[in-house]
Amino acid sequence: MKERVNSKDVAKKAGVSQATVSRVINKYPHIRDTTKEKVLNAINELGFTVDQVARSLNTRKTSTIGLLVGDISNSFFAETSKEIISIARSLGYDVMLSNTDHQSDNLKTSLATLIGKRVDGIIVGSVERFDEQIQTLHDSKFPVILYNTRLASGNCNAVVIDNFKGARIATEHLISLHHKKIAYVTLPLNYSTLYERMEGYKQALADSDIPYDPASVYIGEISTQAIENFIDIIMSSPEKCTAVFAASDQIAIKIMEICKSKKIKVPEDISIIGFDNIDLSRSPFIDLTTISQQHIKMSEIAVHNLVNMIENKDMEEENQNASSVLEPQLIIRGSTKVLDK
Amino acid sequence: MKERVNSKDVAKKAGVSQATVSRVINKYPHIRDTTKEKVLNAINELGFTVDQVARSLNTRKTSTIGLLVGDISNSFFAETSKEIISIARSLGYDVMLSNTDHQSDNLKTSLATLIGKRVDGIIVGSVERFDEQIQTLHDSKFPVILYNTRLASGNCNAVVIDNFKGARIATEHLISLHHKKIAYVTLPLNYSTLYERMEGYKQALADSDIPYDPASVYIGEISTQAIENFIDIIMSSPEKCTAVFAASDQIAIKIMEICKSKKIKVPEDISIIGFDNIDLSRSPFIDLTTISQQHIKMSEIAVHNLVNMIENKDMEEENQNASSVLEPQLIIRGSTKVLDK
DNA sequence: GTGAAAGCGCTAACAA
DNA sequence: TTGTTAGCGCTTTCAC
Repeated sequence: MKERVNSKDVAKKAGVSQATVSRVINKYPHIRDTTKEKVLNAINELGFTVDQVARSLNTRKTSTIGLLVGDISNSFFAETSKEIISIARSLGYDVMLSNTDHQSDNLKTSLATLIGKRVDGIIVGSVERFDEQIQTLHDSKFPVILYNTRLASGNCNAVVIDNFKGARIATEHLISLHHKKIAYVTLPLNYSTLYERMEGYKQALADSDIPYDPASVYIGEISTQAIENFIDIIMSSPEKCTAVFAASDQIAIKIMEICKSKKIKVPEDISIIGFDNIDLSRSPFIDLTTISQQHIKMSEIAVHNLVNMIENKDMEEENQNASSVLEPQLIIRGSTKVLDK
Repeated sequence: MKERVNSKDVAKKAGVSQATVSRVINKYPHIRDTTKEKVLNAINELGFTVDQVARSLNTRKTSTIGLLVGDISNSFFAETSKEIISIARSLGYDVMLSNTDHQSDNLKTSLATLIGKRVDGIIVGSVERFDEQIQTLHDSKFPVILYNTRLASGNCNAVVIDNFKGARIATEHLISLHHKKIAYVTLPLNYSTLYERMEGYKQALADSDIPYDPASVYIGEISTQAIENFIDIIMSSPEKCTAVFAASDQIAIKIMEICKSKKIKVPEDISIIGFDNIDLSRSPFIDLTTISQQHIKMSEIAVHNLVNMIENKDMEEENQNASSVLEPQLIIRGSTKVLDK
């Protein structure tokens, strides 16, 4: 095992004090050029690199942020994580990533280890509406920022799009195509995102005097079996549905797959609209009409705001306004069409 | 700013020494039950959690591993990262994730910061064949393990599938369907993975006495424009290609999209086979015949081997054999068919 | 079974 | 401009 070289070794080699080495490393302004050079040479010759662990211990700064996502293999999180990691890096932070699998327990343990490791702040991409852990964390003035979801209480900085409005726009798009019986498929409403989208769907129906029909709504886990059953029902009822609004692109694509297996043509037999605008929905094989989350921008803002909170911890004022609401945008593609009379 | 509570505070509260607190935390066997209880109570009352930074400083262990991938938004890396993070967590390690964007420079800086942060080991999912940095790292006895790619020198532990064999199997599958003119599309051969697949393709042709035709091979960046041109050429030459082998599912899907836009039917007009078996290729909209990388198993082995290297650093023997080669597997789906006479 | 003291590698006053 | 000294919060001998 080769011994690590530390700043003491460098100091000895360069014939200066350890403090001076530290000053050179940290680019202190007032150092004699010859001294600086001596130190730099010693650093090179010995192949010294600073031990960030030791540094962190007394600066109480790790230059690391924690990122908690529901499922990194889900396109939405994969795409946003990539952006978050890249921006964080450009601002001098590394990212510790945890996958919660949408389990509150995992959130809890992840949060605990991240905090134990003294990350400077945490970005969370998926929390249930009534989660208390995040609330507590935020109350303790620890830098946290949510993206994608937010808390029902609103007591934590969050970067989201207006999901209510997005869902309204999606539903209105279908209505504008003369659809009246519009099904809605969503995962359970534990997340603000899904909760608000559901509300938006209802609102749009109400605005057009279309009665809300619970039989046209599926709220639950998205298994092939369950969705198949649901499709069978809405397609066979006397007044059958002519369009489906899915709470996410992932769900929409699942529905399209099932339609394909049942020889139901999209959009001829049924129009489908999703939500998120993940990369895949743009594919000519999917070509899904959807609502853009502006997820790249969302990631960007989340990191910038978090770093701002970290670096200006004193200015309380600043921190309060780290929330943003982005505008949803309708992306019309080939999975929706005018209802034939 | 609330003050952090440390083990000294706990010691005072419990009326014991700091050393005893440490012993309790670390589950030392010989502590009087009453003492242990006092300490545990104090810990609870004060809400103490150990500062891993301080602990790391003298145990020289961070319980963190670095993960370097080419592009986390690419399904292959998203899926493997998820698995790696999950297994690492189960073994007591957190993961610091970096995205290299397939740039050697980014690899370099990521490596440097990870090492500066004193991660216990590093898993690398994408390195060029002749990369020297990884080589150097490995030579210095730092725990590194590659997955997916390996070094041309073979001087670093790696978990890969037999890419040569996989490509041979893929090509032979097409040949067994009576295809003779088989195009090959790949990114530049900087990665062992791609290099070996190319060799496998050539070998399979040679084994069946099919001449290797450079005009049927595209090696370069995968832009829509470039692939369109290439498809035009191979489909219009006197002896036109009837099948394409793509070096990755991502490329295969890109080709399928272009075929769709050109009204070229898959598999009727042309058979397409990919490589990797990413989740998407299973989709009924894609239904791509491909070679399975067993990427979940690959991730699993990579983490286990790395942790093994970390935790048994002394036993040199052990470390040498941390490489594994997995068997590729042909997954036949709907994108390939027998060539009509 | 428990405490005192030293030290991990760095930074940050305070002197000089 | 530079050196000395004292920690950061923990673990770890070495005593007792």
